[in-house]
Amino acid sequence: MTTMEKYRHLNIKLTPQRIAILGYLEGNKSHPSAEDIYKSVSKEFPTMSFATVYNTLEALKSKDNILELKIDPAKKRYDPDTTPHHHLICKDCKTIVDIFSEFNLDLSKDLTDGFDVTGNHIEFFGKCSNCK
Amino acid sequence: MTTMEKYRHLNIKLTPQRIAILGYLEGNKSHPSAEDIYKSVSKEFPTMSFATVYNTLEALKSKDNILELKIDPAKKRYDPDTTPHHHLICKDCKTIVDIFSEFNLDLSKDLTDGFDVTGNHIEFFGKCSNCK
DNA sequence: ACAATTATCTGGAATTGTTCTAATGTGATA
DNA sequence: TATCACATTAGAACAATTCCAGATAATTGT
Repeated sequence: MTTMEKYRHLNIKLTPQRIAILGYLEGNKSHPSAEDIYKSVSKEFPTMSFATVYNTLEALKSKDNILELKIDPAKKRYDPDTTPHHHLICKDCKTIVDIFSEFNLDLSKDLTDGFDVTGNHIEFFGKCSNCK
Repeated sequence: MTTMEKYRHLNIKLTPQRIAILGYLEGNKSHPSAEDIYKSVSKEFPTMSFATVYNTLEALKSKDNILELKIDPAKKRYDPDTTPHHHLICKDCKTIVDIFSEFNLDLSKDLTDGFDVTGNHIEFFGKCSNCK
């Protein structure tokens, strides 16, 4: 399958820069920040700008192809794995582990203040084996 | 009970500025940002600086008297309610509702990668009645 | 294949939230 | 009430993100 075929369903204009970003994200489990992506893709495209990284991330987000995570208060992090899962974070070293368990999180109607609840995300926190 | 008595257990030096911030936070369910606090307390203390707001928030956080929330990717928000609870957020207007239900979120040991799991926070998301 | 169209890329400036700094001021203690 | 450790202040510095306007390049229709 060509690169173009692989990403055509995204319906975004495929530039070499975007393909490099998509390549970096594919299967990436490190929950990278924009800077992580910029640093890596810059090696191949020395003229890469942050604007392009953010533009591409925004495009992918709007196509539901990546998740923007709020687990790091200092900066946004991105996750190319859009299947429902949760995160476990070390309070000390900030290591992030994916948690793919499912939980029963039904909320009784009278607690939701008229909201239509469409999803959830659990952040577990604790100490990793290195920091204990 | 005097103001001093009320906050003595915090073991922090009680200045008028800090007392004003504590007063603003007391019972506050709006999950305010540093700027929200600054704007409000500035009315009473026109020379208030952001450094004081952040200093005080940091002091309160280290005494486990407030929670720093990550529910807003743009800025930190603070919650003076430190009893365990979760949040429900409207994807459109970002309205935040507190959820005080408890859930069974036990993780089997073999999923936690050697972590000591000490807590969790659930973010529910959806659409509020105004935005539906 | 090519020109036209339309969106993207780029470098840098601007903006926003947060932290730092160094001088001054003040709450708590003895 | 004097002392001193700590808090306050204004503004500078910093870091993440967004904006801008001109140059460039991917797609579309021919």
